[in-house]
Amino acid sequence: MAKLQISQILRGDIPLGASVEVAGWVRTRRDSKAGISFIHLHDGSTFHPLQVVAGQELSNYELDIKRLTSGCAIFVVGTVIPSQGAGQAVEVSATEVQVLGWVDDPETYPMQPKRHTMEYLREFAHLRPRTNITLAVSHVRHSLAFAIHRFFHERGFYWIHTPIITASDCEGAGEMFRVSTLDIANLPRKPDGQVDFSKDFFGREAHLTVSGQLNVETYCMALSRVYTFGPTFRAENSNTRRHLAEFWMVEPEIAFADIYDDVTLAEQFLKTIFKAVLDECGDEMQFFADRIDKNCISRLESMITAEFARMDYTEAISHLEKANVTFEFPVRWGMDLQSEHERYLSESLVGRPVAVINYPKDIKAFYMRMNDDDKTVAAMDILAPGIGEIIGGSQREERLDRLDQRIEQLGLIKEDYWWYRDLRRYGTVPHAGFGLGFERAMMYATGVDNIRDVIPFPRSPGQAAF
RNA sequence: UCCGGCUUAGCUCAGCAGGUAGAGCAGGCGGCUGUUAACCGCCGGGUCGUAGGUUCGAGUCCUACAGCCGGAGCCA
Repeated sequence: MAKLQISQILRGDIPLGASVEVAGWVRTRRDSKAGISFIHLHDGSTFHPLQVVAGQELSNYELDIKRLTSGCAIFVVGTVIPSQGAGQAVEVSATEVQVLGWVDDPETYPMQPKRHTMEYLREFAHLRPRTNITLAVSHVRHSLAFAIHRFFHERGFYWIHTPIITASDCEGAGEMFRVSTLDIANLPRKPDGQVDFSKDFFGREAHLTVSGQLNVETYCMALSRVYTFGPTFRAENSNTRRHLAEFWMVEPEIAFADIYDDVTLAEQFLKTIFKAVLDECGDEMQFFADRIDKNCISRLESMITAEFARMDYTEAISHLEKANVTFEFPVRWGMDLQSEHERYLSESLVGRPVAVINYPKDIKAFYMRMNDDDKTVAAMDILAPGIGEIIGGSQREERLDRLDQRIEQLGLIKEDYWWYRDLRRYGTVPHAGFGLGFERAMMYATGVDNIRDVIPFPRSPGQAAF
């Protein structure tokens, strides 16, 4: 392992005159006829390159250094010196350059030192980490994920590893991927012709999870403050810049809490994690501001400082009805808010993030707590300027009779939920939680407008390469 | 899944009144320079997404298909 990261040298951690060893991949090489070559080297620790100055006195100057092209891997021994040129404070004067790996056909090396389209880079998911944009995304992704864990850890939450494979058919949040070891060319059949899943690996139908919420609620009813953070799968045939078949989701669940506690938690959560990104990824965020979305920094700053507004759904509808704006989708009580409505509320009406609370029961899930009016449930969405819904959550129905009512009303099968119902039979308490799509948060933070570019290996309909 | 757009050299694109392709970057060679996605010159490189059709002739018009992109729906 190389002793130093390039970020340490550029940050000024290493005194001038110190001898160093660095290793990385060549981005560009420029030659001076005076017999000096300038190599811009990256090792992924920062997207600023280290300038390595290699002169003709090196024994392999003509043989190796003059043949370096973009993408070659090298190991360098040298001295940290002040740079004579503009563009960097320090550079490394090489006393030894070893070529670890050549690029075997420089003309067709896909990652050229120039601007590529995001679509092109997606075709080279194995090489795009070598680009500035993907490097910056990787740094922010790490920082954001770490900040999420830190936020919960510091507040006494426990990270619960809910299962990826689920045999419960009660998740009901859209199409699921089947998990099976049956021979699909020769399926076992029951007498009535149905596939006999008792012969399958788990002895019953199994799928990839669409949410860890129901599982994490069980741990909430023992550890009080818990969360999940892991991959989630949806087999929906939705081909948009906002959807993936495999994505990561964060789902905290808090006991002895109501919908207002939930909103408060969500507000603190968003502010804390985005502040961490600004604090830890200044260079990366500046890069996004320069190249991708000039508003990304100010958007996060206002998210961090503004106090979130709170508003009942019913109140939101009346604001929308009074709005001097023509909406594509007409406004009426009982409808789900469309993206245009969400943006009006947060951008035009209140000008900051707003939590909309207490939605009509008919547009929300069975597990959300029924309000006293019998028409709305204690659900909440956090709407943010520039994106719309970023978080959705609810207080959960903790009363068994009301939960059963909802299961029945929605035509669900009570027995399927036996263990979920048990939580209401044995020491039930008010509790609440919310969900955040991790990649949606990444898009919000970076301004990268296609979700496939904020995850290393995107999976979407027809796309599972790499 | 529905609607719209795009698909020309390794990459980014131009070609548009249909007559058999061009630039920049990348690559090679040479020149110049403590250079900064350097600069200057020369060179190699394309059966114009696929399959049909119209036409004397199609990258350029028509049809189908595929892939990608955007929007909608669904949602995170």
